[in-house]
Amino acid sequence: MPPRQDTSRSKLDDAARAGWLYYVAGNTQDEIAAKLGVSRQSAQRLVSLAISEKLIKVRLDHPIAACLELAARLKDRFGLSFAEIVPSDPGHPDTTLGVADATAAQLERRLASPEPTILGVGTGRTLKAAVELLPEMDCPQHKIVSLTGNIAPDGSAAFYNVIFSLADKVKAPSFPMPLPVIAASEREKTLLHQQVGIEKNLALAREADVWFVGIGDLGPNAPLYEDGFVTRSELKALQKAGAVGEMLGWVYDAQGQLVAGMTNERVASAPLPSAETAMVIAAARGRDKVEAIGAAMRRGLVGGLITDEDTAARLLA
Amino acid sequence: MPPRQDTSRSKLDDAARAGWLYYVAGNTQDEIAAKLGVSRQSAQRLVSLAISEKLIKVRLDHPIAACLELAARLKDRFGLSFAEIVPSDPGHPDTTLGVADATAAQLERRLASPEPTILGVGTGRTLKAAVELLPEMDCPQHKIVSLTGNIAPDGSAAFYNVIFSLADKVKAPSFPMPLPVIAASEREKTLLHQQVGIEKNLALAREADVWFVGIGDLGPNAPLYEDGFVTRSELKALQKAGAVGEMLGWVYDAQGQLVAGMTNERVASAPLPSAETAMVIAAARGRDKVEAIGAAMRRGLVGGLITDEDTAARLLA
DNA sequence: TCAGAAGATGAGTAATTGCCCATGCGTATA
DNA sequence: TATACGCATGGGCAATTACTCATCTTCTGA
Repeated sequence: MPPRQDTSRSKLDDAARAGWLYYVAGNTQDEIAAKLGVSRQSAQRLVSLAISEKLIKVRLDHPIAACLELAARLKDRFGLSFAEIVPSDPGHPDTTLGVADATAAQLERRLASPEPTILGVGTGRTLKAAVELLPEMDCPQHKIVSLTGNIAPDGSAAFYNVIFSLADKVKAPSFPMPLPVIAASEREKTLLHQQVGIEKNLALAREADVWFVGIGDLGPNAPLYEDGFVTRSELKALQKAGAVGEMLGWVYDAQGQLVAGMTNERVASAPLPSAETAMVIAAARGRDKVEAIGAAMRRGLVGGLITDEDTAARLLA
Repeated sequence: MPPRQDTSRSKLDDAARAGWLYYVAGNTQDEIAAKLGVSRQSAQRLVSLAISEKLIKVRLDHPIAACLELAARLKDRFGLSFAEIVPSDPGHPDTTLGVADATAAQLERRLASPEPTILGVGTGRTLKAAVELLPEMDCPQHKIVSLTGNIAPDGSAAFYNVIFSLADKVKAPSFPMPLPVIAASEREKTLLHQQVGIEKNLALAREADVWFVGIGDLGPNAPLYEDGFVTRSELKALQKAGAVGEMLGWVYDAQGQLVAGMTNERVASAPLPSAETAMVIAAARGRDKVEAIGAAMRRGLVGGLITDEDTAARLLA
């Protein structure tokens, strides 16, 4: 009898052979068993040994491979239950390119389900672009609830509001929040929230199965400032207080902690849920947003992310 | 509505995704179906599409003892500087199985080098299959030169020509030989070779660092005959003159000596180099080719061989 | 606009694979 | 020497996968 080392060596050899015959030559395990002169079960064990010993290496030769890999790493690193990475197109002017498409695909998938779903939606350029990409659908079984107010500071309808076009497109009952995104005062916000219609809406938001939201940065071109929801001086003050990002208007710092006082006292959006309560899916990309996205994920403010390759790589760096 | 190209593109993307989830992430097809939002059957189709489209590449990373030993003995016996033996799969119909994979791996290795290389390539089923297995690469530093003409006897492009697809896949400058594989007469061949472009090409072939070629036998199913490069009567005459094999169209006898006169006078391929000049790597397997491979090795026409276990054993017998 | 072709889809089913368990062989230990 | 332990083996079965077929959709060309 050959000594142990030879046994295990020739065993690995056989495993390699079996793995080759299986994966490269496309034999069935029965055929391999016959060719190697062992039982079918042993052949199966050899094949799985070849895999567990990493003798067989599989690679995917397609641009998507990198994206899937990044998604897996993001899920692992930040404890996400969902991550979708789309290929980057460096230098492309469209800030929602790809991400909007992927978001639309996710929305569509959930809406296509016959199971009644309560869908919370935020606002922003990415969501708006995603909704535009949605096909017409017929989803009376779902409910779509707005997570933010829909009135801009000047009293007009907020431009990047999406609930109406979404509800219209998929023919689902919708529950908008007819109040300012950021109220004039904490007291005003409280009063507004006590209205019967709004209370019901907020309750619906709490019950929602999934939220789709955008994430904004608080750099010099912060969407919150660009769209006029906060003034220049408010933005400066928020930056000074350590704010790095914003979701539904809720401003948070590098640890994902809500910045106390200031605008957060007046934000009329639905309160952010704990990670367990609902599935919060954020869609955002771009170099400027890396810190904001990272902070939200570290704190567990989001359970799912849709972004692009480049942003994902920076998040992992 | 997205145009056809987008449809088929996103289909391949999905196939890649499915393949990745299946082979890399170890999902079942049911899980993939759920994640991709398609039926189980569709998921199965995507996975098999990923395979049939060669998106998924499997390689065996284990020196199988028996193959290694055969390789060592071949190198020793025939003075080769390189030999790679892949496991045999007796009775498998694919005549390039395994050998093509190994050839692709060798090609990839050399192309991956940043060092500028001149690569001479022949033709044939094995090389064609190998090129198909290559991943997309970006190798502007290398030059790929064809060692044979690329025009079939009927005037069409020779089917097993590989230089274009290879150059395309690895994005390297290529130097094809736009002339018949076997000219009508010695005089025509000489004239063709005197064309400026062809002369440069032949010079490049002489300078090449490595050649990758196939080997054909001259039995009743000789590739040279099957592909229409020689007539039935020419084949008979060659056989009568002792021809046993062929490389780039150059016909040789059991001692590896070129058969004088006949088709060899009209072959438009680059002249075979002496063993020292360039590294000639032949890829071939099969019982029919044993004598042809052996003759080429004995004469030193090849310095490297890629074949399978069974062929290697017969070569040593 | 419509018939036909090509292709996609899902159900059903056969084939293949993965896993658990009982068995047997060889070895170490008291 | 008897006993226990480790481990490989093959049977059996449930899970998974591959394939076939009928139906439906979409595109093409008259």
